[in-house]
Amino acid sequence: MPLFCWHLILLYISFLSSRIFTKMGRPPCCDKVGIKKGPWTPEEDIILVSYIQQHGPGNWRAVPTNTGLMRCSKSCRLRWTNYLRPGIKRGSFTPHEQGMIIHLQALLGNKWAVIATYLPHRTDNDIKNYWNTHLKKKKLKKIQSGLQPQMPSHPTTSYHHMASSENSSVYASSAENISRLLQGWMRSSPSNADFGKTVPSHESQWQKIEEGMANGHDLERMLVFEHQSSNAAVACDKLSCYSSQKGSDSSVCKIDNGNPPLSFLEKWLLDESATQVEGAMELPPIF
DNA sequence: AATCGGACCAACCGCCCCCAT
DNA sequence: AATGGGGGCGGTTGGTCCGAT
Repeated sequence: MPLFCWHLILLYISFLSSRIFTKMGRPPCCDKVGIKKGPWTPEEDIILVSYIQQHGPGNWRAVPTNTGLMRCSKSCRLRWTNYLRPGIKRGSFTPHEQGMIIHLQALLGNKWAVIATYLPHRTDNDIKNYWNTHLKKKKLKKIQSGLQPQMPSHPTTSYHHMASSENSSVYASSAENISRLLQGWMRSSPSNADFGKTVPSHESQWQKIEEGMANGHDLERMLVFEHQSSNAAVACDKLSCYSSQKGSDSSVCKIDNGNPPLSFLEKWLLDESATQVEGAMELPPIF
């Protein structure tokens, strides 16, 4: 068979495969051939962490090629954001965190990424897993037992016995050890240096919020943006500011590395009347 | 001791959004 | 303005652990 016939056949095959891909939707983010799947090894973690130490997170597409990791770029990003990233709190959820998840889920639905922004040391995956395994069942049980799916009168007390019975030992893993290695990097990194910096005045914050909302941005989106910019403190302050301008509690969101900067949220999330929080806060509708 | 079933959670999959071109 | 690609997100899966039988 002449060589050009083979070329024609190959061209036709590539044409067909492109048609198939078009029908099936977008091709996968990376070539499946030779891509390793499954649990990450400590060696892979070290390679990924040391690469990110040098280059910073981002441009995930380049990570596998530059590191030689036989992993999909998405897998690298996921491993970093959910596991290796410094500052991730692991182990059992505190009653306060449980209360926040319950209330925020009721308010926002399954917007785990948004909910995670209010729990700065927890990942969306962790929160999602926790909801699916612990909290969802309770909700279903309540519904099935014919009771109104209302919040406990006070989450702090309601979940006390459950939390105390849980093992509160701190999660210790190779990943955490790797994360500890990054402490030095955290301190020197400009993006992380924002964590704990002085927060602008309420007046200027309010001005920014007003400007943003005038430009068609809703408060939630702005807050999420702040959180995603590694600046949970500023976002929290904005929410606090927003609330105080709206006439509710004017408590200041204190920035303290030792304690979560959530004094205002704690108050309204754990407040007994938090079920009416939507009206009280006049939060914009979330779609 | 073996088996089974539920709980837990890390990781994958596929869709969607946003931004660069 | 249209389009393609990268990254983010939510849903789901599959492996492991552990207690009950």
